[in-house]
Amino acid sequence: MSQLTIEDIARIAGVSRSTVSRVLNGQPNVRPSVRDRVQEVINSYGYAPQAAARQLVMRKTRLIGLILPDNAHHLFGNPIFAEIARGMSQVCAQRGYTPMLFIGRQDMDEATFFSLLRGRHFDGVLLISSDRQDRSAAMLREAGMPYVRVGHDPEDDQDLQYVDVDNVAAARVAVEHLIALGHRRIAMLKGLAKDVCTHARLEGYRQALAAAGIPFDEALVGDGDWTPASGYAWTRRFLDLPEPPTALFSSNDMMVAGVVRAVQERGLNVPDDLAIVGFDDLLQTTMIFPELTTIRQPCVEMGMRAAELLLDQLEHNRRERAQIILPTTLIIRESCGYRRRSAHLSPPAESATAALDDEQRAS
Amino acid sequence: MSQLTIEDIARIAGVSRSTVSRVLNGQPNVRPSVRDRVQEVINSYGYAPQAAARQLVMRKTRLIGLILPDNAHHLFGNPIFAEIARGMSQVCAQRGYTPMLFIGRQDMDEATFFSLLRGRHFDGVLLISSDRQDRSAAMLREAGMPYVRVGHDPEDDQDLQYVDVDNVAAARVAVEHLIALGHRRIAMLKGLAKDVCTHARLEGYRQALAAAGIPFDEALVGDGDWTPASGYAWTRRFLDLPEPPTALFSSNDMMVAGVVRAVQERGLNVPDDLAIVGFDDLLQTTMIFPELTTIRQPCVEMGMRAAELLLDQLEHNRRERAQIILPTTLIIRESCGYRRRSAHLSPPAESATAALDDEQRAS
DNA sequence: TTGTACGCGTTATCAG
DNA sequence: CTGATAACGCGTACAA
Repeated sequence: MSQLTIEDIARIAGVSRSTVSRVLNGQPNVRPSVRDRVQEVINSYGYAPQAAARQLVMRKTRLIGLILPDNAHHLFGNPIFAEIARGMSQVCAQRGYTPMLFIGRQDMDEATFFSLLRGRHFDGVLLISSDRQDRSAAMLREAGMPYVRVGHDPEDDQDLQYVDVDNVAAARVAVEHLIALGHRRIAMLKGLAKDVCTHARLEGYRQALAAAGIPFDEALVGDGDWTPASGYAWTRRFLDLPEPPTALFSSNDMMVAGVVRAVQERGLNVPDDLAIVGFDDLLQTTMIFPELTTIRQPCVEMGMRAAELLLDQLEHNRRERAQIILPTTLIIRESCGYRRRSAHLSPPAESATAALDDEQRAS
Repeated sequence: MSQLTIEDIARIAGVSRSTVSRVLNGQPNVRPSVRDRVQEVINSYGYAPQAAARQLVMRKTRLIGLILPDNAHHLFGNPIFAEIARGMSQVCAQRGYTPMLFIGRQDMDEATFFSLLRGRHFDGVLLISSDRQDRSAAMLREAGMPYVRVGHDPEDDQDLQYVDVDNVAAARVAVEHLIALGHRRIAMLKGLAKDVCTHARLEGYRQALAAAGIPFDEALVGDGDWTPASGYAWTRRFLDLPEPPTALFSSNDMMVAGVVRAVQERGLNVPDDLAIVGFDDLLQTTMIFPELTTIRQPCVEMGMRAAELLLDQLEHNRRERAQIILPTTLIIRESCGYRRRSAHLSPPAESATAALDDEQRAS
């Protein structure tokens, strides 16, 4: 029952296997009555063509690989990633592809990974990575596997097609918001140095300060690692400074949990003693008290755009450069001390593209 | 270059393709000098056998599918799931299998999903689901696909092999802890009704109350949905009660974020005005102030055990019942008002199995 | 130790 | 509209 082949179905239905194949693939040139009979047999036996055999002759799997950096298992626990994946999945399904998240990267050596790629399990790959050290992109290229990346490294521009946000501009807007509220002593929590966006967000912070004529103070920059624990540790240090900050910009929301804890532990409060802007807009942070002002990334859309790019590449052989930068949004809540409506952040002119214009119409 | 077949490699190396195949699969009976020469050609051309062709003849993919309930996209954002997956991945990799997380379930109709299963993409499936309505397990059985489940439904005992924790006992221990601290008005936050563990945890709560002679009070049970928002809403109601609770047991940690917020908003504090025990031991909750007392599940290990069960089933054709219950741990921190060492929770006698004994030795 | 020939289950081509 | 037949790339008895 489980070993049925197309041949068996053909015999049972009293036709040739060519006809069954035609029914299976919705091809024309099958008499309706025959089609129905064959379909009935297929259904009643729960037959489905064996993928491997089909792939062998079709030279296509209609499977899309989703890949994360090898050291990024924590990403699974990151809602941002889940959102991006959701966007990808939606587009893939709509166009008849099946996305598969490749999950064993960190338990596998490079050679094995490379073989997996060359084994043509996937027609193409969606790579989610802002990790500078990650070799995934290089291996994908080496393996001749079509891919589109979410995230990119401006200093290593080998990815032909990617989707990202303008982290510099996003961070700048966040810090400008604090400056507009009158803050001058503004601390910044960085992420891990290996991640490209860490440097971009720091740059945005510097730009905002510079534009306002506020001197950059090394003592106000904390070397975070994306976790709440690092937010906690650095905030304690900041608060111990002779001239402590009155505001803080965190490179992600998760660290803010630690920041808030450190502030409360001192008997201080947010936003009066420390105004905070985060980055990511995680669902959970809605519940931080007070609600967090933060930067929202268009995650679902990044995933959708990346998938569209990839599938276009696969189906129409588009291989031209396509580097899409999507706009972020500053979500203003309570952690900076007042409320107003959300403000859209437009990406800077130099990164504007045709694709981007589409984007703005859509949003 | 990308289209090289085993035949090409053979020609280049000046041998037959049988010999290349032998080298590829590490078989004996190849002269070392020949083996080296062939290997060199393979490496220099970056050749790897095409998975589909190999699968067709081997009748095995060495791919393991990881599947979540169709409505559980939010699980990606759940660190618990990430841990379970990590355990699975580790074991799979170690035994030469590649785990693939099937990610597009909610964008796919049942028929398509069924075809995917029958297409024999995977040798077996690891299903992570405590969802009562989820049809995955039934479809897996219908498709004749070997699977092992993490989580189970005691009222629908059709899963031959599963790994789970004793949610009743775990919840009971959590509530007993509160009772031991002198609390009599203990609120409980439930999860979604569709999840089996929701009912089990409620049952544990009832048992602990009953054992202490505390009457069950419907008004103290909140219908949560696992999110912080529901924790927030219910806690406000609890605090408005004529006789508000002095302690609260939450079915997961995520909801606690909302609970803490509601408490602080009233100018009250944890643990003096409300003692809290959570469930899951998420990394993030370490940063809740004060640190959360909670129940830890052995996630990585659940994943490992499930993977072992599945691979044994595939390789040794083991199809006997194997229902493994792993012990949980009460992690005592600050949210109940005092500190002491962690206490192990042994599973109840009726669920003890040989496998379980292994477990206890291991821990 | 190495090479030859066949089959795995499917789709595509071409003849009827 | 339908049915033979030839690939697809690889593993493996079996022959050399």
